[in-house]
Amino acid sequence: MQTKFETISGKFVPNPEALADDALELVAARFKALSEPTRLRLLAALKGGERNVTELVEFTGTSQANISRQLLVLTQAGILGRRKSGLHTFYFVADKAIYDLCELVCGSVQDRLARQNRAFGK
Amino acid sequence: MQTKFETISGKFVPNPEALADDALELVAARFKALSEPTRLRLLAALKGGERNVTELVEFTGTSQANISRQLLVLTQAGILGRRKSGLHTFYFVADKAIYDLCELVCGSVQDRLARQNRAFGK
DNA sequence: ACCTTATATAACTATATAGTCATACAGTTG
DNA sequence: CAACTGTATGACTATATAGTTATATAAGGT
Repeated sequence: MQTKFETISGKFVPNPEALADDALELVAARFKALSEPTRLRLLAALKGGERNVTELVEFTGTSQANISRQLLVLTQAGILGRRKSGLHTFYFVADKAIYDLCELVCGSVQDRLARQNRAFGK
Repeated sequence: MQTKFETISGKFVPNPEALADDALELVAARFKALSEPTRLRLLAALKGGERNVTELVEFTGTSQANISRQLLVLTQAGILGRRKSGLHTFYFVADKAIYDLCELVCGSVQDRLARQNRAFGK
């Protein structure tokens, strides 16, 4: 699959500089890591600082196995970091920009709901 | 699945106000819409203004059927809008905040690559 | 009316992954 | 070391969905 850009002539040609397919894949992967409610719940739980797995399990209400797997996903995506201490593993947010992202999306979602409500005369 | 928050006592309790599960679902859905390279390519193509389906097919290099489907996904997510004119359907970005999101993520991705390179002494 | 072009959609395949259960592994305590 | 606790992981199921092929629909041109 080849990304192309339009020239002045109006024809599409291979894009020489921006948005290499690799970059798109990375950006898509980052969004994908944020595309599950359970993982967003984990990020919400970690907003106040690091937590161990047991605390996160209690917070989210799903199984420990599942939480460990979702924490792995977020860690491999570079969003979380971890620190081991004895029996415990503490997870923390390594990429604070995540919260800016979430707030932007919250704004978009609210705008959209507002638009829909207006459209229904509410 | 129940979202809970910590109190001063240190115990998790049902969260009375923020981050209703519905909201999390909506935010997750928005991220999910952005989690595919093909859809990001479409957004890149639409940055300069509206385009019809044929142009977008040429730009992305995948099948027309697939493009129509991905455009539908983005439209239903509230990210794109559409306008029909004769034989053509023009798609355009309805939620400009999308580009802020993408730039934030690009920054995060670059930071992360930089960190990795440093870790490898590069 | 017929042909062509632009777009949408149905049916299908292949793949990815969230969640579960059971189990392994690693550190801690007695 | 034996028993326990906290975390990770393998195997599995169920579901979602990207992409394909073929076809339908709809608007224009002749």
